[in-house]
Amino acid sequence: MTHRSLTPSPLSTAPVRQRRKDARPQELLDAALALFVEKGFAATRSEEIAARAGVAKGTLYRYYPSKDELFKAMVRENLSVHIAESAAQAAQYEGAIAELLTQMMRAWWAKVGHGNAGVVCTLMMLEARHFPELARFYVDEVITPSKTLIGGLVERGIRSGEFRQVPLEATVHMLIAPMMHMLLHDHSFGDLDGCGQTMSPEDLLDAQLALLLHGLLAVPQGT
Amino acid sequence: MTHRSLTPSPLSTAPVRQRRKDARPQELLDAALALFVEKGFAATRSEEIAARAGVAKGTLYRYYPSKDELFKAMVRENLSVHIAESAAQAAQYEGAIAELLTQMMRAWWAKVGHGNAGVVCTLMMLEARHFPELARFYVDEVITPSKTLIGGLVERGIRSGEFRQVPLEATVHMLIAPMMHMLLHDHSFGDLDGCGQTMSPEDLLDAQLALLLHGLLAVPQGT
Amino acid sequence: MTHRSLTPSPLSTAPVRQRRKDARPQELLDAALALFVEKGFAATRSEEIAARAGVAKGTLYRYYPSKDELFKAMVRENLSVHIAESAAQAAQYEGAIAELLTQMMRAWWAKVGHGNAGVVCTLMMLEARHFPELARFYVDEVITPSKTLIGGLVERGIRSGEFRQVPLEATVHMLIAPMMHMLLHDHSFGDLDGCGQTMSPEDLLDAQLALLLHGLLAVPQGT
Amino acid sequence: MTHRSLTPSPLSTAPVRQRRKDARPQELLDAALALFVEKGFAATRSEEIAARAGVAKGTLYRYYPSKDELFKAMVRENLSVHIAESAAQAAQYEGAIAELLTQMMRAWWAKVGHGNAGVVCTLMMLEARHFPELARFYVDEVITPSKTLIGGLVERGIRSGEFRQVPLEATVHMLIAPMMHMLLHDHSFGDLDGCGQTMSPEDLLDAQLALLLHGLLAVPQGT
DNA sequence: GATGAATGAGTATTCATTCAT
DNA sequence: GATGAATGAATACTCATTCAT
Repeated sequence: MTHRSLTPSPLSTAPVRQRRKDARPQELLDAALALFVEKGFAATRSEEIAARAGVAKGTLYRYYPSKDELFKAMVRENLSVHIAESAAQAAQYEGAIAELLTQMMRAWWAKVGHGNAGVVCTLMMLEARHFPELARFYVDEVITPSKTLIGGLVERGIRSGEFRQVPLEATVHMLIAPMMHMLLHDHSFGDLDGCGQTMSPEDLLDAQLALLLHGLLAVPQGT
Repeated sequence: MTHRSLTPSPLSTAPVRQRRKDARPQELLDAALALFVEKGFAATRSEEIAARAGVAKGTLYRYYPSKDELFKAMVRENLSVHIAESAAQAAQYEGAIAELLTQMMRAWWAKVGHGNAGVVCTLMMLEARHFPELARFYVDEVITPSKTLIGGLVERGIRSGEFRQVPLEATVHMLIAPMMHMLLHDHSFGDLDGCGQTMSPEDLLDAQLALLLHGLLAVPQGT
Repeated sequence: MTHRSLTPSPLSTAPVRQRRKDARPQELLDAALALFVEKGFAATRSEEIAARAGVAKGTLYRYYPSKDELFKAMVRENLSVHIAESAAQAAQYEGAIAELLTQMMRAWWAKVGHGNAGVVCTLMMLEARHFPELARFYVDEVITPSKTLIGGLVERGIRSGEFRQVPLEATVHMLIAPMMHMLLHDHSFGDLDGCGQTMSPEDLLDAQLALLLHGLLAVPQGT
Repeated sequence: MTHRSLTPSPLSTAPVRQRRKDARPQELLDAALALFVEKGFAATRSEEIAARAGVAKGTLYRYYPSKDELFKAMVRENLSVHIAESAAQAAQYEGAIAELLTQMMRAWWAKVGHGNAGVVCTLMMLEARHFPELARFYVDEVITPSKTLIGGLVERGIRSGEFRQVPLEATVHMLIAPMMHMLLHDHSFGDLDGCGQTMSPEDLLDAQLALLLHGLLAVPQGT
């Protein structure tokens, strides 16, 4: 195990076809995500997905046995990353809870709001009723852990005297809803004129959080 | 039960058939709304809508030229009521802004959260990308007026010194997002176990609002 | 029940569309039978069936929910007649068993060999493995009753001393097999040159039966 | 288990791969036969055949250019053996025709009824219309020779005075039909309960033959 | 007007066949 | 030669929409 120089570098030796084959699932998933976001699940034809991934109709079915399964795979794939990172975040942060929450929200938005995870959350909300099984998974793996994580932080803040004696559930909702709403609003109406916020999402989020924290803190800071 | 009078029931002046005919559009719209909520637009077959409204497939097309138009009509119909009432509310309320906002939110939820308007808002978010024209209408007639209305109230509160010098846009978002999020979340995951809030929507809303107002008020009340 | 003159003659009053609608199932069944015989079940496209019945693809599915169900319906439809008549035959015949058997076979061939029932029997043999459920039905409703009927007659012949003490099962087989074989052989190879019998099916059947009866009779007649 | 010799197993002189390669065609043909019998030609996927033969999908096409050709090859292969042996049998048997026929039938059933040839005959009947060219071959190489052979024997029996003056064609039919019918019937309905004969096929065949011969013999033996 | 039979464009999915590796 | 990834023609089935009754 000391050296593996006998194994040729996979980058150079793998035949083109093999390399493409390995990349296929991700390419299909990406194509699917883009089109599901663009047109919705029902209105996206499986052939379109294949075409966007640069393959023929039949090829898609070599990797995913149905459009439904493709959707599920896409959600799982794009969510699993998010889930793992979320779990990591819970442990690694330290310091004042207000600061912690602000940083977490900013970090989440930076990663999720821009990347795939955000769109996947949006899609999940949109299509949850068609995929109850997947919705269950999403609730168990994403929603509940997130609430637990945030709820735990709020509780810590209350116990440490940093926060007022606020109702937990409502507070958690108030921390989550603004971001989710921005995501959904942007998905549904973002393309229309006159809907864009004058502030950037990041600034808006900061301001919203500041507002809420002002209501949370036992000793409000600043004005 | 001995004999059936040949004359129509004394309750009606118009013949039964006429009465039903006049009610048709609304019955179709109601049926459509229920099914669109239940299964989504794409997954709802027009025959189902007709059946639920108690008419034949062809009859639906006498009233609405296509499934798309039916959807649009349904949204407009259910929204127009809401819009008119919302506008009225803006003028009729008086007193402290914090109180006013609380009452408005409660009233909105009582009317919208439970009734048709709420699910129509949900449907609008879900299907907005399929109906850009309708989305435009919704933005112009519902979202923008609502923001203007709430924004105006917040501004009034700031000017009167009741509220701190808070950023307007972010505050409006914070007032709207929790309710919308509750609506969407309930639609998408409400049927799953372990997703229900422990608090009633009304209490949750109250708590959320209290939290936010605490952050808004120049001189916080209570704790 | 004495007279029904108040009911208008259905022939004259039913609208054309209605009349056609009533005839559709049979038209589709006939078209299906012809094509299944011609090309086999798997090789027959449902659109072809519809076309031959003079309707569009979708119309077929108004009457039969799938190609499989269409096949089943076709078998049942064409067999039920046969079954009923077979049952009737069992009771109505009288006289010497040898004579009776001869007449029954001739009658069966006249009706079945030429008409739909014969081809349906052939199709049943060909496709039985794809339709186990239907095969079960066929065995229970056609094969077993036929064997019971014929077996009963042979038994009667033995008891009355008309026939020798022959083994029942083998004798029944010998009475059935020639006809079935002719049917199948004709279906599979009838279109090829050099396969046609020099005798007519009727004469061939007569000769075969005579041969067998000669072996059955305790006191053979003629040479 | 301590070490694996680098040299090939002493049992083989040719390398394992070579041995397998030479056996491929037969393995593919066997796999095809089994699956065609099991599920029919149309319902059998070429990949299944390859898998059952232990090779990859593409490999099948190195040996047979299409599924159709594979079917034809399979039939020809399994029939050619039968044809040669049948011809041989005709010449080698001697003695009383009745005895000869009995022995031939028994031999045919022993070889054909159990082995591949029998199911191939069944498949031929099932798929004849899809493979007219093959049907032609089958008629010319199997059916006609068989009829000629049997017909010749019957004729011999008549000329020698062993048999009555029976009609040739009908008699040949009566000798062939029972066996063919047993084959077909077993293929189509054999898996269903209540369809199995109480007698073994061999006994049934014997009894049928005895019955027929009793009708054929100028001087019946036994009862 | 109301009906529901008829239509046929549209789509997911399968599978024989090819061919780069 | 062997492989199995890729292909795309073929096909069962759906459902919005029409229109004769």
